[in-house]
Amino acid sequence: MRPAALDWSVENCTIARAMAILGERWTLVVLREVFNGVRRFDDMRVRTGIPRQVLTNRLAMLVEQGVLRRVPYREPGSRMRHEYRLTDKGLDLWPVLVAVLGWGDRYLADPDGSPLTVTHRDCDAEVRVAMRCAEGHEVTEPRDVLPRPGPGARRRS
Amino acid sequence: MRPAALDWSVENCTIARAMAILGERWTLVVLREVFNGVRRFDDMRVRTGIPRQVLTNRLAMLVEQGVLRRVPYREPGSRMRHEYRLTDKGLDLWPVLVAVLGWGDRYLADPDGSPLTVTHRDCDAEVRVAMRCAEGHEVTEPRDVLPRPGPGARRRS
DNA sequence: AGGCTAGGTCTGATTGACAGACTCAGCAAC
DNA sequence: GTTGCTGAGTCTGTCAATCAGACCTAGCCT
Repeated sequence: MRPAALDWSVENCTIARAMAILGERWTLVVLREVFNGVRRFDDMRVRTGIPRQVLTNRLAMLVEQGVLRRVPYREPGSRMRHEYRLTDKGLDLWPVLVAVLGWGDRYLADPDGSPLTVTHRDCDAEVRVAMRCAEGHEVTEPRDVLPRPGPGARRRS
Repeated sequence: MRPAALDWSVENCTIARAMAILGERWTLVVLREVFNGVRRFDDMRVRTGIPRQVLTNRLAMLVEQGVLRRVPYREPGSRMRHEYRLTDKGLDLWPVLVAVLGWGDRYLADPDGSPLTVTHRDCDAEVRVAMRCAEGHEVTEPRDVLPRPGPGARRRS
């Protein structure tokens, strides 16, 4: 009855590491904005209501983590400024964002539905995440997924 | 050049709502434990190093949100206790967890690999998330995904 | 010179995380 | 029946993060 997981260390858990970045209160909200094409400090601040200080910190952290990069730009008649764009590491967060969106839409949306959808560039149809195993089977039942120690697992001391 | 997203309100954004639950620093780590079969307070605490108070709060919040439920149990020779199990709403977080795990494994793992994998119950092969559109196309390139206002979108005042 | 704007800093109050000690109920061993 | 153990907490004090609101600053425009 004792769960097998108890024998394994979590010190190098990649979920914990990912959540140290993504789990900060506003991080995914900032990323949602960037994925939406909102790349400038004040646009984000006005839309999200994030306090300036916090937004400054989040953006700096995301740049430091290599999820965003600061890109200089200049609009005619304005001085040089910076905007924030996704790096490849950042773009690879699409599945995370779509997964969170899917769950939120299912359980937390208003009756009139979600304010945001994501679509496929080619055919304009809605995009969702699916779970699939390496053998190509579609995994639709959450209970068909089993966790197990991976290659980097360490026994607990 | 002005992003279209600026015209739309975010007040009912389901990502923000989901992150209000999942975005607390330890929430996904707690859920990782439960998905791993670790269901008891002290087991979680010892494995994760979460402060007691915080773990108490997280568990209570997750129960209140309907992600976990408290189930009484009794081991022979012990008094009645409670353990925490996933509800259906909780089980539907598998794709979120797998997505975060996939990203973490790719960018944050130690050289020897991830300490945790997830497998398909039927064939034992590794499970990953994929993005797929309603037309059945596999979406492999992050740049092929486009956000757009959904049915519940509201114009900004 | 004065004003506007984007993108910040600075300051002080409130909230949350954290560590460590304490509590409490029930079972067990003496 | 007292003592001790164990799982699941609560209490307390410290320290860091969040938040709201005011202030600052570089460059452009009039």
